[in-house]
Order: sequence, then structure tokens, then C-alpha cells
Amino acid sequence: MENDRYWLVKTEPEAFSWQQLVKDGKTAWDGVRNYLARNHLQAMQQGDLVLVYHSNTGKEIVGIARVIRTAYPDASAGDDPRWVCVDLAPVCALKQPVILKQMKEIPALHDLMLIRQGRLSVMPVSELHFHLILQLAETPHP
DNA sequence: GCCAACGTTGGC
DNA sequence: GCCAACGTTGGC
Repeated sequence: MENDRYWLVKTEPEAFSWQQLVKDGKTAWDGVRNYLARNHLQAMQQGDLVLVYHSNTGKEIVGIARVIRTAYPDASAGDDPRWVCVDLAPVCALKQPVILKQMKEIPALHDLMLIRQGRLSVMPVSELHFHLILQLAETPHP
């Protein structure tokens, strides 16, 4: 997985939104309590680009962030050494949010992990998928 | 509010 | 080590 440069993270905007990330300038992406998602956090490298997805409310990818600090112990996990977080900073908002429904309608995105494994909160995104999503973000919704 | 998908837990 | 029960996530 050393060639993964692109990721997607989910957040419930009621808990922590893209707008909050922009306001704060950076954030510790903590609170992940799933081993697979944790492994993905650990694989992130400085400078990797991260799509930010709003679950529940919106169900859309709203912006791009960048990894500014690689995995370190998640303070929100107390003394539990299993969990880590990374620091993310906003890069830019998508011109048009890319909604889940739209992505589901595109066959080339059917093996995107967001579609295939709905509950995973941190996942790799292939370069192809990443660029496809950026293209969709340039295209106004019908 | 419902439920499918998935992860975790605990009894055996 | 298996699997039923339970909890959580997240789309609908």
C-alpha cells in the first residue's frame, strides 16, 4: 500500500464538519476506533490528499484536505495505545460537492470502498477514482 | 424510525 | 475456534 496517495475520511457534519476544519485551519483526525480504519490512518504519509465526506447529513464529498502530520497516539483514547490519529489541514472545497447518489450511478466508481463497504470511516482511494471524483466536482449537478 | 451490513463480545 | 447475540454505523 506504499503507493496510496489518496484517501477518504468520513465525518458526521453535526459532530465535525468541513466548515469547521476550514475555520480551524487544521485538526487532529481522532476518534477512529476500527482496526482497518486505524491501519489506513497509519499508512498515511505527509502530503497525502484526503477527500472529506459528510455522512448522514449531506452524504457528499465536500472538500480536499492534506495530511500535515502522520500517525501519532490518539489522546482521545486515553491510555489505550491501540488508536492513532493524524493531523489534517484543508486544501480546498470542491466546486460542486459530489453526492453519494451521483457516485453510485457511475459504474467506474462501483468498487470505491465508500460504495462497497459503507461503514468504513477511513479508506484508500485509487488515483483513478480520485481524479474521477474531482471531475465530477467540476460538473454542476443536473 | 427502520434495517442491512459489519464488528465485537462472550459462552461453549 | 465457532457462532449467536448484541452494538454501531449510516443509507434510506
